[in-house]
Amino acid sequence: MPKLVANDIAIALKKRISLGEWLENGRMPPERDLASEFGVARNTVRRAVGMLEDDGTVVRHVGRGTFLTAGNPDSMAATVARMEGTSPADMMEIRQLLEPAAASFAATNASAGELNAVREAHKIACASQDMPTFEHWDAEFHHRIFACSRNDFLKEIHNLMRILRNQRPWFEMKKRSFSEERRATYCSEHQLVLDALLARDSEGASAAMLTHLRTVERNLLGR
Amino acid sequence: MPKLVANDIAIALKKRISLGEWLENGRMPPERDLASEFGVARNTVRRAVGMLEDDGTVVRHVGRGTFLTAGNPDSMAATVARMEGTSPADMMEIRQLLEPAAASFAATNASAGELNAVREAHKIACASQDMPTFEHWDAEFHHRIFACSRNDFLKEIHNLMRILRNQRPWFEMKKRSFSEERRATYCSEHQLVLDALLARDSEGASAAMLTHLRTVERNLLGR
DNA sequence: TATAAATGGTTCACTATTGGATCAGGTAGC
DNA sequence: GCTACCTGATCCAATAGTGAACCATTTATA
Repeated sequence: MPKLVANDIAIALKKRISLGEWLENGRMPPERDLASEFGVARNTVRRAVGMLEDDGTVVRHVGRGTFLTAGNPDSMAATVARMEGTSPADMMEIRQLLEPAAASFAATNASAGELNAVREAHKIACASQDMPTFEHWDAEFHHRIFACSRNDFLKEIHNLMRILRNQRPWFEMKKRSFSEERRATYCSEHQLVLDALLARDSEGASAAMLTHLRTVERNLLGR
Repeated sequence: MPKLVANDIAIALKKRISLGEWLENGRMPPERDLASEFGVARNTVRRAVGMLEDDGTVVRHVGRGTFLTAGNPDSMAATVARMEGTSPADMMEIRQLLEPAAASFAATNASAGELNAVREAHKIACASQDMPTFEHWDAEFHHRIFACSRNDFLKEIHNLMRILRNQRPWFEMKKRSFSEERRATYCSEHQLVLDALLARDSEGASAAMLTHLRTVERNLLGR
């Protein structure tokens, strides 16, 4: 068993909170109890709980205790926590709404340098030989398109999606669905997107992106 | 068995990272552990990890450890923090992408009870006399439409937008833009959305919502 | 009401862990 | 032999965890 450090304890606590523990009165056990339960010093628990406090999962009161805020469905922290549990199918549906739009914006707004960055990512992805490298530059290709959409909010939503896609359920899925043939398909579809972007054809970029995402969805979800 | 050199170890590590290892807390084992696991000297591991660091797969901190840059649990919070700074114009642009889709989904998927809840919110909003009450039920109307879209990710994105819209710059803006005339406009536009939902007309719902959002954008941003 | 217990907040000295850096050797391939 | 690489070892610097004590506030109890 790996040694527990503050960060691990913070993660363990978050998990237990998200599983509904301590929900009946919204109160966490005293730090001293948690310390003995995890078998670490109270200082360590304090740092872990401090992390939860920092991201708004919890509030502390001297003499009273530590209380969950996650019970409040309107908190940022609770919203993000719930997002981590959304299904790949739901996310793919939203990607198909947002990414074609991002491609369309990019076709209109991108600078020549930004488009060049997109082309670079595409080139490296196509040339890559192993799955991790391809994964990375594939993601980078999509990211750079969002980056030239000139809409900060859209960029951040994509960031959220990217983070979620790097977590558990997605990983298994991507691993299963990867094959040399699919990689080639993705490359040619990316090429069509890129061509439309370079031609400043926003409708074409949008359509090409949608086609690509439908392929991805089919591969990932097996439909 | 060929002898392991730093490059081999870098490749092995990358592979294990790409397969999702160490993803739960984003932390790699200490170099000394990796060295004994691979059966090589720590210097060799150091060079391998150095390669991962060079291509950005990993960051190292003296005394703390080596951490994956993807799946970094902090970046979620950072992303949300950046979102708080996005401009109303950018968010309105994205609302015009997502809300018509949500309305369309709702027209298809909502249960009779859910549609009733939407109607209730609409009715109270129309009947309300003061700005805070109207604001609340107006938001609730939109929220309940998302609630019957049957896409959890979409719902949570809307939640994020709602939280952001209740913060500073938006509040001032909404206060400035409020007028009795506009309230009446919103009510009649909501009515059109509601009618389409009740008629299970997904295209109509989408179009009515888009029209409404364009009105809101004009009023808020003064265009 | 007065007192005690519970609980989070703070600090301190000490130890353990971990990445950073360097050096003198050994080994394999050209 | 030359070169490139790995080995084994040592020391350094930064960070984290330990255990303990004491404080401030709140809550329960006599």
